[in-house]
Amino acid sequence: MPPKTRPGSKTAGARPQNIQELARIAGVSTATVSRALTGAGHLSAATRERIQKLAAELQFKPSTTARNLRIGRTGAIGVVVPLGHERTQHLSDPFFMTLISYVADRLADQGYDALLSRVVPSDGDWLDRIAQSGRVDGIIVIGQSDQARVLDQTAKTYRPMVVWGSQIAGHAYHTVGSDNRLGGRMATEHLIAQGCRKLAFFGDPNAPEVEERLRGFRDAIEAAEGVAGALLPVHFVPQMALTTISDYLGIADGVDGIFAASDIIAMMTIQALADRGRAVPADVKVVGFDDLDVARHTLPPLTSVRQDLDKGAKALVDTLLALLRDEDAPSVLLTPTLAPRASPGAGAGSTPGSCSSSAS
Amino acid sequence: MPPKTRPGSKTAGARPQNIQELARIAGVSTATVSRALTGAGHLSAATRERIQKLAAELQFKPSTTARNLRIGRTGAIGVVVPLGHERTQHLSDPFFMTLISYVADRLADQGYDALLSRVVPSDGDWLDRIAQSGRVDGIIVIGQSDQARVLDQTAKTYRPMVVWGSQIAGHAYHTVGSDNRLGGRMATEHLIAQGCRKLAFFGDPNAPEVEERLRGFRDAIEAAEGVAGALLPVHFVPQMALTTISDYLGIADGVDGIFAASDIIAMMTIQALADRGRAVPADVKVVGFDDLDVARHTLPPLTSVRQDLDKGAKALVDTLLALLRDEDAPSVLLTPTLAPRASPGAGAGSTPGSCSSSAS
DNA sequence: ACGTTAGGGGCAATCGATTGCTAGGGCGAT
DNA sequence: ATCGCCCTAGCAATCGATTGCCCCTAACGT
Repeated sequence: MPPKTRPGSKTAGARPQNIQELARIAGVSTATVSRALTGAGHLSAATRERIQKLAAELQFKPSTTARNLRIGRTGAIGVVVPLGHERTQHLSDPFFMTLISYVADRLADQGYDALLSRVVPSDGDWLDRIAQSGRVDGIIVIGQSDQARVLDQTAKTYRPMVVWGSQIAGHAYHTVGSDNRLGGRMATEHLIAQGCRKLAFFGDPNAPEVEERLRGFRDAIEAAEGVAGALLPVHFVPQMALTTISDYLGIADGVDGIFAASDIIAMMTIQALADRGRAVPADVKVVGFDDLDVARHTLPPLTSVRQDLDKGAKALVDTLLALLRDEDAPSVLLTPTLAPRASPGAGAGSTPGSCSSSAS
Repeated sequence: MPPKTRPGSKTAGARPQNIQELARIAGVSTATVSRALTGAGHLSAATRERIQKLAAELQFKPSTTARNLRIGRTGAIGVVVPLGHERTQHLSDPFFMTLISYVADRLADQGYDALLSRVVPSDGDWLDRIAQSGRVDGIIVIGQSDQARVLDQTAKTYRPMVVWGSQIAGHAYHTVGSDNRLGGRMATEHLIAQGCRKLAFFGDPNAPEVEERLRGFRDAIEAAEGVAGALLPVHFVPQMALTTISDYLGIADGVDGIFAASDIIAMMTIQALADRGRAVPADVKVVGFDDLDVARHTLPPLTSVRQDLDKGAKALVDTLLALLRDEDAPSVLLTPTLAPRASPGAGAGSTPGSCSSSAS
């Protein structure tokens, strides 16, 4: 039995199911139709246009599957999230999930499917396995976690791969990410501009991104006069972080400005401060990083360093496509912006425009 | 020029690229290999086993693309998130995103790709367009939002579709979702068991799921003695919700137990209570719904009704596959559980086991 | 007016797996 | 011992689009 054809072809002749029917209707060969629709090969402009218009009218869409088979690609891109490090076990990080949804949109625009997978890295070749599976044409890795070495290893033999995150010196793979150092500097300068003099950085510098943010933090402090800064290594697991933060605040009561390496850490900082009866932003000012949706619902609303995820997703996909075409593509560094709200003082009323206008 | 073959075939004969090479190595025809690997057709057990072992040794994976072409399927499932209703504009809801990642995993297990798309419903046939695009074999809709009518419309002509959410009487499409009524009842009974007598429900009953939770809330109140309950319609947009909640708490100061229709609402409730100097759980007890990761990081940690998302994802995919096989599949109702933590009083120390053991 | 050339467009092979039909071999039944 | 049946496995067509190669026609040059 031949495979069943798509159902619902009432009017014979309308809605061509394949390139052949369209060719018959147009009175040309399948080759001509193919060339007209793909844009490749030499074809008179008149014919090309006529066929394209016909295809549009009849709502004809050539089979992606057949095309992929002939072209020798799979049409799928692996979108991989390594859940190593100290991150929570599941894909709940709203930041990454938002990014993923944008990436999926961009891939769909380009005719690619997304093969989404969470990976809990157990051995060193989980990525190789995906690369060699033959199921994907390329890989987008969302976050390096603590797997930078594995990524680098795979990148040596597998080109079509792009990673979201900081570029690490000496590592060969292509990255797209925010300028974390600049973001860190912006956040810190904002705190200083609000009058803070004794600053603290909350975050785990083992993660490359956080390390960069810390560097920006130090940059800003060195550039300022009479400002001191301290580092509190905070784990990503919120449970542990809260304890660490609370303990720290008990000792370091001179701190008047805190730059948290993520919004989650910032939220917990605000909680811990409230717990100890210290007001935000009156006593202590807080700035976060990522500008998640949740950041707007703290009390007071959190000022945070925003990354443009839509742009980031576009860069990820564009870079990957370039690699697939065997072109060279530079790693991309996005410029973050500051989303000012009430947590560091400034304007007590948060800018309402920035709340509704764009991504989290 | 023929399409380039996959690179890296050093040893000629090792790593067969297609079924033909494997057939040559095995000394049989491609038909036999195909039958051996797919399990279909009559074949001696000896031959089948021999070929399967050989394929495993040589790490041979048949081309999904070619298979899809021949079979007449696309190999992709649309995973669609309608962002209508009052939900925030972007895919930041950690609950849905976690569910999606599980769904993607399950689909991958079955050899399907996910075609993830966020949809901001503008017209009434956005879903039809996806269904008729020819790019997907089936659709999984994550959340009904306010699009129940559109879903029902599409379901009339398009069978392979499963929706996460409550089953709505009279609507034809298949659903998988938690027993929201039971969950609402459990949450409310828990509050009552903790001694609450004047209860409030915070949530927007226009969403079908929330309506069910409200029903469970009322069930529990009717079953108890001397307990009063009130409804406060709260929008999903957190900004507005906070105001609504805060205002309400200013008036209804007799309330000693609150069941929030989502964890986000619960978080804001806790904030608003803290704002007004009322202690949780001493003065007012709070229970949420969803058991998101964030729920654990409130102060005090939030008790919440948990839905098993891994099981839910499995049910979604299994149901869809059944529909694709033209089998009938019942809608699935999952039983929620209560994740007890400190917010309603009970054990002050939250059960640490429940924090690390399973999904958010 | 005839030869030449450029280029539009068709023929047919091809991508890799699936499957209806059929040839052939082994074994039991008469 | 011979016939016939059943099971195994191969042949070849097929899914739908792409593309190298070549034919044919129209336009241009002399």
